[in-house]
Amino acid sequence: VPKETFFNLNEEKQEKVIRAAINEFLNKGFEKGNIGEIARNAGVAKGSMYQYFEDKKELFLYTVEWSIRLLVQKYGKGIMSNSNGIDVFDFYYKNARDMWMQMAEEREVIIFIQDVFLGKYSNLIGESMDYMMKASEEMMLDQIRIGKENGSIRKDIEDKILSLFMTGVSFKIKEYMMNKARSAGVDMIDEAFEEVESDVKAMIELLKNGMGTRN
Amino acid sequence: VPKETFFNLNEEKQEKVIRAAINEFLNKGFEKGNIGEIARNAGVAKGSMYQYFEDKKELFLYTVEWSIRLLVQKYGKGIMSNSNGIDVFDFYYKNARDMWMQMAEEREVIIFIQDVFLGKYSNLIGESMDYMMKASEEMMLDQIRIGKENGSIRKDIEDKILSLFMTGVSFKIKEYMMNKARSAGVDMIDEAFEEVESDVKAMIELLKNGMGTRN
Amino acid sequence: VPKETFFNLNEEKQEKVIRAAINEFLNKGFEKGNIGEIARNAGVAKGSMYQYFEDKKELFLYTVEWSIRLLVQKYGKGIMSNSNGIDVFDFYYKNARDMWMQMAEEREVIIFIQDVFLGKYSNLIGESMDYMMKASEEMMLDQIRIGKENGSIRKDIEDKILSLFMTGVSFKIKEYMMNKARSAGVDMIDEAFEEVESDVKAMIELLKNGMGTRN
Amino acid sequence: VPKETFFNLNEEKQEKVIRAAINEFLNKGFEKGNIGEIARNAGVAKGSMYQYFEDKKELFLYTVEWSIRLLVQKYGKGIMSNSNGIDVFDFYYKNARDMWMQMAEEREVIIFIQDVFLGKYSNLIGESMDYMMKASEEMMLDQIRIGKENGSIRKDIEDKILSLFMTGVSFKIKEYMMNKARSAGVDMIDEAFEEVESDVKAMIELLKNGMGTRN
DNA sequence: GATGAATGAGGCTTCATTCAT
DNA sequence: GATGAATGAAGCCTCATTCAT
Repeated sequence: VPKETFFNLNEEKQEKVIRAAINEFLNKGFEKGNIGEIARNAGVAKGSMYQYFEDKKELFLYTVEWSIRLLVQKYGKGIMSNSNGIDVFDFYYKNARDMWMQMAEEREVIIFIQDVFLGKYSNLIGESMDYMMKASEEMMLDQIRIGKENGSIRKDIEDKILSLFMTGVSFKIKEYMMNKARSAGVDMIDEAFEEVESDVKAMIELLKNGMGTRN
Repeated sequence: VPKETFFNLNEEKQEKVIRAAINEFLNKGFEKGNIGEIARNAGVAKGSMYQYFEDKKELFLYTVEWSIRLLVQKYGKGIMSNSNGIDVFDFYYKNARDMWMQMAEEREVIIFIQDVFLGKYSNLIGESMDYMMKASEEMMLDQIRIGKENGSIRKDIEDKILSLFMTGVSFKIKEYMMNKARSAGVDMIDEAFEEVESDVKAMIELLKNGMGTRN
Repeated sequence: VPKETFFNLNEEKQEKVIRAAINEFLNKGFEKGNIGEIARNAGVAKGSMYQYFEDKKELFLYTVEWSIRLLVQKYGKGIMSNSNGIDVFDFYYKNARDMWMQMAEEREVIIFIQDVFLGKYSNLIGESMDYMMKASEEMMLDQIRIGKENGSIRKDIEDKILSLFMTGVSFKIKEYMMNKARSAGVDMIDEAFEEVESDVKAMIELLKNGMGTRN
Repeated sequence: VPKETFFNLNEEKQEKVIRAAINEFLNKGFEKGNIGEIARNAGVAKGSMYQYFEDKKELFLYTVEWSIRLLVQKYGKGIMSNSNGIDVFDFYYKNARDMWMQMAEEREVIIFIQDVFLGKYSNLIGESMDYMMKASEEMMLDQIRIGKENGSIRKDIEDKILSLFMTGVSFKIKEYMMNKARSAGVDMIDEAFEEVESDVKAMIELLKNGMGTRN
């Protein structure tokens, strides 16, 4: 956890520091990531970074936490609204749309967190990440339970397995969107999603009905 | 590419060097990975490493290449034999079994490559990896084409999307097995697979038939 | 010399600051001694330290001065009372007793000053210490002169040499007591001195009569 | 202990490194002592220092060890030759003469070690110094035992106390000589000793016969 | 070609001191 | 005057790479 001093900064400054860190870690990785550079880009003195964080690792860890919180704040909203009875897959699809929109303004954060979840920093995060993974998995399991209840998900397979499966696919969908987003550049505009839409729809169709032939 | 000098070593020595590198990079990552340590574990002089490779990065890159080649050599065999008419999913399942076996003797290499594919070293590999990704994707597309031909895969969805989907799921399956393998420890014995078997089967069932309810 | 501001503090606070400094310098030395830590332990703001003292060195120097003054105040009393005619060695012995008692309440200060006199901070104190050394030596010379007058000290040897000799021995006696005190711990009680008494007596006997055989 | 690499250097280089370290530590103390500076003065790269020593502390510790060994080699010779029957005090006096001579060429080493023994670096040396202290004390006790045997030292006082006493005085004598040496400058010549001689003699007389009046 | 010592750039971290409130 | 955050110089140490044998 950051030191008191950090939280005494106005939110704007806090954000500037963290975003500078995200940018640095994303581009150079943890080891090569340079505290001095982060400080410079955040417009604070190198020494100040140590007034805010115990050390580089703590800065990194907080950067992850901050990023996730930010994403949950925006992305999470949608999820929460699913406690009702709509079809899980519909929900999923809607979400994809939201995500695409977000990527426009939070590209870096999202990519950064994607790396984190991919295990790119597993040695740093280790156990401390577990609880987040758990939380994320829990969310997924909730989706599945809801789906089973409202009849949109088959009941003959264990939740755990379904969760794994869904995670795998949705991860790929996100990755796919991400790549599109990367190549679309910073100025991904609203309509750009149309290009992705049908592909995502197809993926969800597969998620739902599988790739085998009906017979 | 390594220098002439490296290839002049007898294969045994070459392998020892590379395996030492895999071990080091796997445990410490690229930046923290220590050339001196690799040399020591390989039983060669630190200076020699520079007689074999231009620099650390080249060593790393070759280590990746070597690992993939090794895996393809063993794992690829199975794939090649699929050009016949058996069901893609059956094939996939059989493959999972093989993979489990291999993990016993090539745990490190496999985990290392898993990290590589996960993008843990994306900044190092960058474009240079593309062709491998392509190769891997091509293989997947072959599977899909075969499946479509022999009627085991639905034809109403683009190959590319199917590939993405399949990749996502199979990646998850592998990850799942990997984790089991990790926790099973080094001495994963034959029978240990029984534990994983049913889960994998269920995943493949999902891959094939989806998680939606039939109606 | 400290700034006005420091002397405007009530004595209690002043003492708290200095004792915190003694404790810090004693345990960590000058370089490693941390101003922030001193401030924290004294219950003042780090910035205030610079309102009181020009810099770290001045704080240190004043800490030494303060310590000596404190010791002279308590220890010096005894000395002053010697202007009469009692035997120098008796006096010395009595003093040892007093000193032992004091160590109970001023252990840290005494040990700190011992270090100072041992030259542990010679680079800091340099010349500025000279006058104290002089004072201390002067005191010793007074003793010697008194001793010569009342016939308890031999007259055939220069005062300066006698002073050196006496200093050397008494230093050793103090050190010996100090060590006993250190191992005795904080709660050195009255009676503990009995253990040291005979040894000190023997030392004084040597001081007086030498270690050679009489013939 | 230094690493192999250090001992592989030719003795000349080894000495140059250590003497550079002595000079640095003597003038700046341990904390302020600068590895880079030492390296520069020794004519090696900063990084090399770490090929020779684990860290700054190890360098320091070895510097102490080296210094003591050097001194024992030169100074110790004389001591060893005392196992015969000459008067302890005569011996002591002779030794003082030797020491003076040595100071001409080993001023720095001697002053450095003096600081060490004075406890200037006690926090670094701690226990690790104990054995040297012990050795030094043991030597002193030997002297005393010999003295008691050949009748030059009184037998009614414990060895331990006599040792303390003698140590205190001889330390003062050395210090006195040292100071003379310091002020005499680097070019202390042979004859300069004449000035000190009588004073040392007087000190030894005191050591032997005490400062009390005979009656 | 092999070896392992030499090199020095680079980065994290500490902390005395200054500054703004 | 008090406070505590901001600052940035300084230094230990690591280690990829080069060099000399």
